[in-house]
Amino acid sequence: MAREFATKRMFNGAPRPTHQAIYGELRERILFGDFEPGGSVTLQGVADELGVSLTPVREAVRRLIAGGALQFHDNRRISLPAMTEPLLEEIYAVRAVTEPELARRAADHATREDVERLVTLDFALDEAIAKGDVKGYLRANYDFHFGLYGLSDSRVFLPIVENLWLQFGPCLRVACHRFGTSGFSDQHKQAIAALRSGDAEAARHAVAEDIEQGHLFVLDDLRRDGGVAD
Amino acid sequence: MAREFATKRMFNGAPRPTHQAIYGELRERILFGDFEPGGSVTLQGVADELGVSLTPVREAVRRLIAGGALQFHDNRRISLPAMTEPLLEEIYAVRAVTEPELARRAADHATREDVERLVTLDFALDEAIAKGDVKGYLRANYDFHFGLYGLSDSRVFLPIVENLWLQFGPCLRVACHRFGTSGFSDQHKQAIAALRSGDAEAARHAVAEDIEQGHLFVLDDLRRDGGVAD
DNA sequence: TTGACCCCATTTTGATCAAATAATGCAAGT
DNA sequence: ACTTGCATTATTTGATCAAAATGGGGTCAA
Repeated sequence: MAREFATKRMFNGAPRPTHQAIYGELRERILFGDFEPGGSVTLQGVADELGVSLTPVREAVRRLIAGGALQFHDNRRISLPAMTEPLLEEIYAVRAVTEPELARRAADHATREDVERLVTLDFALDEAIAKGDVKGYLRANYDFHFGLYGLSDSRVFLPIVENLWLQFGPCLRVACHRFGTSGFSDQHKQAIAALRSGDAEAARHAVAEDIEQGHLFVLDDLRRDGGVAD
Repeated sequence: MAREFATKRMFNGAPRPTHQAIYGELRERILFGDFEPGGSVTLQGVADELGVSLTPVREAVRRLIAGGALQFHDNRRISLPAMTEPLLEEIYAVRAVTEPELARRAADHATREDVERLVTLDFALDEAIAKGDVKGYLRANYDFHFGLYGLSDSRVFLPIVENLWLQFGPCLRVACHRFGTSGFSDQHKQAIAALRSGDAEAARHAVAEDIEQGHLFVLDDLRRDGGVAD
């Protein structure tokens, strides 16, 4: 894995600085990988594993800390924050007033091709659930939501929500792995229908319902098993 | 100024890493200093001016970019984002659903001493207005709002709102300098009264009114003079 | 005058190194 | 057995350096 990354950091084909590539890689691992909530992250550990020097790692990690995806302790030690119930509640409180709004704005811009792309993404999601592919489900769910939100032409709401997903992502991930993909339900079909009919308010409502369902799922898991994980 | 900063970066009295000090310094300049919206920022320019090396500057600037306070272009060049009307509208849209909520949560935690501290801060604000001290007004207004929000015990809302203030701060700053401090009105007294009586809903409403007034002031200024500044 | 091209200064980027700081383990004393 | 103190190790932090990339300026030709 480190070697594959080492090729990517070359400036040849990919005109993207290493620190951005590292940022993306760490994002991936937080959302879909195997970083455990509460686990510690060391700069040189990341640098060694990815085969790069400390400098770009620092910039990437600092960015993740700024977004709340990682936690910077007084000890100057870095960790993936552990989830607590009040923290999860607050994250949901922000999601509840931002993500539906993103959906509403997306509905105002969505073209027919945009909607078709979302249908494809939602189909991939259903397939992942059917196959019991947890990681595939997580990724498809992420892609659907941000495929939708990305239509909103937002410079302020969107990065905030992206960081929120980085904050509760690990928690959702462990909950899903513990629970499996059976019994997952979402409001994606309703959101798509709303976009088709150009009903922004319906799109807003669908996303509001969707994220509330997801929140309650994670909250349940946290209440059931939160004390044990420590 | 660079020398004063150089002393601060020593680990002797201030156990704070240089990159954090630089972050704080750049924050100050964005909110209350003389960075002009749309102006470009260079890493080594900052490093030279502050008398430090590039490494900690990079980390501080990366953090500000992550928060939307600075803008990272495809050219790998960094600038203070220029304000546009749709951007300002979106920033206000997020503020409108986050800051009143912070006030509501603050009201649930505020002690009598907390309220007295806010009264002191608001008095300093009135004094700055009376003296026509624009920078003093900006700082006092910031201190009052975040003195209030800081009572909310928030880990998610608060950093988001801090970053929002960094985004519209330069715009508010130039508007205030163009307009002077006369005629400023706010809802701080109402917010304080709400906190005194423990009326969280009234506190929420007071802050909602306050930031709407502020938003309209900046929006007016942007519409009047936005085209000229380019 | 205009546009293409090349050279140089500025800037960013990533690696490396030394110093500072925090964590860990081990031995000694109570 | 338990704690205290010291030494070792691991990690972060900041400075420095070389390479890559960008931007600007100037020259030259059409």
